[in-house]
Amino acid sequence: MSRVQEAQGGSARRRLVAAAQELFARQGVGATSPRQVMSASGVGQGSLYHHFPTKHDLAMAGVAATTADAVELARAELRGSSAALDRIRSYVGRRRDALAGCKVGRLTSDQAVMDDAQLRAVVGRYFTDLLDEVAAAFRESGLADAAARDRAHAAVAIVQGGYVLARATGDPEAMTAAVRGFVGLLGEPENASPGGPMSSGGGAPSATTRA
Amino acid sequence: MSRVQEAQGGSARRRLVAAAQELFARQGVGATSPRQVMSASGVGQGSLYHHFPTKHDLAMAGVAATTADAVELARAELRGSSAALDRIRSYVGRRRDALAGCKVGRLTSDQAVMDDAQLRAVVGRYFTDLLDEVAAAFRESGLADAAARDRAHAAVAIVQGGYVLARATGDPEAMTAAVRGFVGLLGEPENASPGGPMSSGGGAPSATTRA
DNA sequence: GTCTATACGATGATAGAC
DNA sequence: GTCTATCATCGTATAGAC
Repeated sequence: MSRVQEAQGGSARRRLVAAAQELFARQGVGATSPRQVMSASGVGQGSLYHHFPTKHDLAMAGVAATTADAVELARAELRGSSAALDRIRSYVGRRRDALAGCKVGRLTSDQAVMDDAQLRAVVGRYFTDLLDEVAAAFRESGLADAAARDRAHAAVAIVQGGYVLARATGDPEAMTAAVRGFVGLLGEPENASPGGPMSSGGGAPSATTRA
Repeated sequence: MSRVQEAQGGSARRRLVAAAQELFARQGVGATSPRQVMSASGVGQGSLYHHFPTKHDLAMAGVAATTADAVELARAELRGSSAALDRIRSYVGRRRDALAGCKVGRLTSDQAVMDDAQLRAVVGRYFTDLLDEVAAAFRESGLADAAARDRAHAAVAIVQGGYVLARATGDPEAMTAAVRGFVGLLGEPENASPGGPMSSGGGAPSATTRA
């Protein structure tokens, strides 16, 4: 690839990947055909197969780009300078497009992804990285390692399960309810900060604080 | 349909539905073709299209049967005579085939399901019914209505998210870790029973009780 | 690198005999 | 009710010219 083409943005390739990411997020990988990606991106069929000889190649590029974006975002939230528990609340309570589903978590029930060892590995890596980040924050908050890991799993599961509930019921509030239910439990012992943060996230009045 | 055929079990129809349920659980609805259902069930193509003129009809029958089974099982656990919190712990901690994913929850990211209003409604109904059951148990345990609903959302989200984590990481323990993390929080205030129940479920040593 | 043309199996059915 | 054709379309490419 020449320097000139690189400077032009390798625009065909980039547009293909961007289109793939969008379509994968909306329909999943298995339900998205190379043809759809091609016409959504505006490039021709010849270009598509020049850059990505097989659907697997296209899927890898799209999925890897999406997980890279997502992990970067999560790290930014979980590695702040505020109190560890606040960062966790901020991550869990972040505003999300609940009805769209998690771009990464969805892939977990996508046959085309799970049947492909490399794709599965990319998705798996995202979640192990994320769990490590959340567990580190819980340890920082004072929990022992095993407890921190369990609670990190719970926190990430709440988000993923919140997506499922929201999509199933057609109501984005299902996700925020799940998050409130969890965050309320986190803060319930005496060690919670009185005002209650959930800074950047959905700072909704917590129904669980008053049982 | 004659009484005799009914007595014989309408065997073609039943076998088709059973095969559809199995395939949907393993591959999802979108990734399952009528042809696959046909050959898995052993009936001929003529019979398939006689009983289920379209794929939508077949999908409705399979999905409705699966949600009916699942809601019945959940109700049995959540309406016992033991303490309400114990029933909830029992439901959440139930042994599940984590790597297989939730037969119902998975459908939430199945394009073929979400694009079909009737299928979506069946899946939605399952979750609203389930949330109602869990919320009732939380109310029974002494929570006010809003708090009970939030916590019910959290409990169901933990299970659904646990499936996602297990499948993503390829490790069934990811689900039990999420459950431990959540159940530990439920029992952490002074009102927990000392011995710790989680009767039928995974009564694993709770790492979160000792922070 | 990009284009047009072509190939071939699978999908979701329909037609009509038995 | 069940069976054996048959079909139009899509999905996933490959071939070869420009």
